[in-house]
Amino acid sequence: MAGIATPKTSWADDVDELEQPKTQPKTEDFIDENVKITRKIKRVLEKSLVDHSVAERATWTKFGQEKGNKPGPDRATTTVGENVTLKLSAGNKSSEPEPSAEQTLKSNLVKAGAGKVTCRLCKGDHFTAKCPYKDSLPGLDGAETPVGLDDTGTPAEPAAAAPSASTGGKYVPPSMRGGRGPGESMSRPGGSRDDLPTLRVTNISEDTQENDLRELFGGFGRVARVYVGRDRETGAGKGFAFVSFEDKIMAQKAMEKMHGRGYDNLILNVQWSQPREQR
DNA sequence: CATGAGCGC
Repeated sequence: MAGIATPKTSWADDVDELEQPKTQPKTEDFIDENVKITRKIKRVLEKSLVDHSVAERATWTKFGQEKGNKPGPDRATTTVGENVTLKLSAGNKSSEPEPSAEQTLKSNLVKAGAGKVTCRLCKGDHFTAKCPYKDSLPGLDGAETPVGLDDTGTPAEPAAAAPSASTGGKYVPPSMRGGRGPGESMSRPGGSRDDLPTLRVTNISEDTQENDLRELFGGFGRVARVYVGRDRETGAGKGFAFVSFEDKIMAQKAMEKMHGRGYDNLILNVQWSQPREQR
């Protein structure tokens, strides 16, 4: 802006030329008046910014029916509006100046995390569902209904929960269990997304897409999910991907067949992926 | 070489 050479003429000059008769000043009074006003505008513009010129208008002498009255708006005849500023906010909700008492109460419970995640079991820095003590602790603060009552408070058959605890030690997701149970063809309602048998595929070219991997691994079994690790900014692949199968057996076959295979002049490396939380 | 993202009020 500052680099632009100041033009010799401004638009106000053009106005001046347009409004001002090429001949000598006409006799008509209103034209004369227009010229005066134009020159006054020009002076104001040359002297200050526009918003200042707006303030300048308040000092102008009035004309017409208001002629003779003192400068500035007359509240009796003029409505002075206030500036309306539009604020944009996410969710189309106006920013709340003060939280309600309930919100304050709730936020205090989670205050330790300061907006972060706080485990309801051990107050750790993780989700409750990921708490390492999730399986060893009975429930939330022990206040959780242990056995015999379900979450609705109605009695439940006690035999349901007891046998599963006898598996002992580490929890193994159904899809990762070796033996196929009677209910193997479990209708996946909503999809068991976390416990899918997942392969980590590394050494893929950076332009490999999800569909490429789906094609590549689709022949071994139903591919439940494909994720390609990408750079957050550029979107370019980072050379690794996750391929989740619905059946662990198929995943293992795919791993055995595809590991060491060439793809895009690179040698694929296919391993079991580690669950994200326990790394 | 390389291990995602979202759950949470």
